[in-house]
Order: sequence, then structure tokens, then C-alpha cells
Amino acid sequence: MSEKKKVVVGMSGGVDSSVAAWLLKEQGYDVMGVTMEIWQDEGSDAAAANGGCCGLSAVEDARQVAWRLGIPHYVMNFREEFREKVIDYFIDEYIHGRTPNPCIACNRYVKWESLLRRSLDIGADYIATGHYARVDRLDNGRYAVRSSVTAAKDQTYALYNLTQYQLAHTLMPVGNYSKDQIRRVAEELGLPVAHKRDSQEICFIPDKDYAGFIRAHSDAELPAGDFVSTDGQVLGRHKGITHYTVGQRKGLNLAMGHPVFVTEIRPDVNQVVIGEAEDVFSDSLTCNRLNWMAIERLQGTMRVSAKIRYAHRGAACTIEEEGPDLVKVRFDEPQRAVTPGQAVVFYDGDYVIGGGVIL
RNA sequence: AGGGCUAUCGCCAAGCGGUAAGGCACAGGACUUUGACUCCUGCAUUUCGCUGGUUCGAAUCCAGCUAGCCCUG
Repeated sequence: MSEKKKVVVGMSGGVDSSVAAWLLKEQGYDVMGVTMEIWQDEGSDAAAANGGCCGLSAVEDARQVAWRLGIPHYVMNFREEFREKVIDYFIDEYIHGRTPNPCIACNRYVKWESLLRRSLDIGADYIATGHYARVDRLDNGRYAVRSSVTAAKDQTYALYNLTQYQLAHTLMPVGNYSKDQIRRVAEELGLPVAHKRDSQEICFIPDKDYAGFIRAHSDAELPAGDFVSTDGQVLGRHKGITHYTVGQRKGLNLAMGHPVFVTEIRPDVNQVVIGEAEDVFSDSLTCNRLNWMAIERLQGTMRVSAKIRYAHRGAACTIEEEGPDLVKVRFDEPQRAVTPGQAVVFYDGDYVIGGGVIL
């Protein structure tokens, strides 16, 4: 007859989700730990590499932490969902000359769709993660993700795409603390993962060879092609469009005497456009695949701060609906490397208003 | 087979007799739960097209050779 709310904590084996589990337990929840299996090539070196939010070492570390905290721990297989919603999407975007953000897709479709559904199925009321972000219920009744108290570790950008339903069943206890505080708690609890390195890079491509990964997991052609200047002059040969992204400087192998950058990728003609440093700035962008969070929908124009990539500080701008599922963003100051495929997330202060995908 | 010019790190390029600047590219690292950007470090110590010569000493002067470019045939 327990009135305790049940929560499933997604435990990656890292410090953050480990402490999140402990915090929830302290807050009186009935906590259960779940580690998601998402890697594809079992037994490969790639999967064994630590780092990433979901490395192979995850299961053992998470199991130990759960044991220490005295909570049950389970492993659930999400390989199929991950393959379809994250890896296939990732490959398809690159093939079409865009630059995807797999973490956002993983959050929306794997963590907050599959994991949430299965968690509710086994009787949980919420799922929780170790993200540095907070979930608030606003006066208008809507749920919105809110920046962590630590601006340096804020992870709201990757969470803009969560739905109201998903947020209503989400807890993010770590958002009220700084990274230092979290590590200190982990130390005090004697957790074995207290000093584990922060994860980074795409978890399913630890060697950072994206182009190689795409070639190995897709039958698309992806041939070499021309680097061209804005006025159409051929400057050299590129290794295939999947090797590049807007704003990129390194790896072009173009000795022009001064740094040059990718300004555009043209998948239809297999060209990569090269320009000067100043050519990579834009004063506006259009986005679609919108998800509104703090507001039900956009009416007229709205002044917000927009992040065009993870770790972007945010830029003042005006947003305006331009059509069904289409929003125009006009920046007060031109922004560097507005990149198709990346998410643009709108903020009002700490709160995520919504966001979309850059066209 | 007449005349002129040029040959320095992968690319561009300083140097003009005193013992090899710099930029780009590239490599490594830092930063980073996406791709990038940025920052830091490294990068011609028997070497300046080759072979000789002058000199205490040459990439720097001289000669020849080789290669490329240009002009005149």
C-alpha cells in the first residue's frame, strides 16, 4: 500500500545518473535503475571503449552503483530502436548533406519514448536521467525544460524536442546542482564512478571516423567531388560530402595561404562550397520540425535567445511563423556557421520555448 | 637549337656573404554527452635544383649543368 511514486532512472554508469538515483531515493521515491543497451557491434573495440553516454562498461558500473545504493537494477535492450531512430537518421542526414545531432534524436525517441513506455509498462510513474537541466510546470499549465543552475553544464539544448507528455513523466534531479557538487556527493557516497571522466563524442562512433562509419553502414555511393568557390571556380577535390560540415576548416587540405571554410554543401551536385571566414556568417535562418515547449504555439513574432548548436551561448533574435511547421529566425547580429540539420533552440531566460531543425 | 627570367618545407613566400622569417596545409594535444569553431604544441640543424669554385664563412658571389616560364625565331 505504498504511496511512494515509482521512478525508473536511466543509469549510464556515469557519475551524473548515479547521483541522480541517490537524490531521488533521498527524496522518497521508489527508485529502480535501468541501463539501456544500445550499441550495435557487440564485442567490438568500439563498443568497449568507455566514454559516450552508453559504453559497454556502463552495465557493470551501473550495476555496482545500484547495488551500493540498494536499488534494483535492470538492463533493457534498445538496440532496435536506437538503430532505427538514431543511427539510420544520422546516416541519412549526412548523406543528404546535413549535419545531424544524434543525441537529440536519442533523447526524444529512445530515452523518452521507448524507455518511458517500458517504464510505465512496469508500473513506474516517471523516468529520470542525470541531465543538467530542470523540468518545471509553468503557470500556463505547460511543462518546460529549464537551464541547470550551472550554465557551464547546461544540457537543455539536447532536450528541446521532448513532448508535453514526456515531460510530465520526467524528473531531472541533477539540474539543481553543479558538476562539482555532484562529484562531491558521489565521493561522499563512495561510488566507484565518482571520478569517471565525462562522456563526450558520439557514443556509437568512438573513433570519430564518421565518414568511415557511414560507408560501413550504408550502401550509398558518396563519391569524391569538387571543392568550389562561391563564384564557381574549382579549388580542389573533396573526399565525399559526409566528411564536411558548414563552418569547417580542418581537413580540407586546401592551402590557400589563409584559412578557408566550408560555407555550403550541395548534395545534388556533390559539391562542397568554400569561402572566407566572413562568408560563414548568416543573419537569419529557417527551421521546421518544430516542437513547442513553454508555449502551445507561436503567435506573431517573439523575441527570444536562440542557440544554433550545443554550447552556443545563444543569440538575440526575433522568431516568426512563416508557414505550417516553418519558422523564420532573424538574428540581431549575424551568427557563425548556421548549419542545416542542427537544431535551433529558443529560450526565454532559463526556459526552453521550443525549437526546430535548421533548413 | 638566339636572348631574358626563375629555381628555398606539401603550397605560397622572406632572405641580397655570417651561419634558414612568416602564412596556409598537415600532425598531436586542450576544449566539447552532436558536427564544427577556437586555443596550445610540433613541423627544412649535414638544409636552400645539381656539380664545382671564390671566401675564415655562401641559400646569398662566380662557372657549368638540369628544369620551368617568357620573348625573338
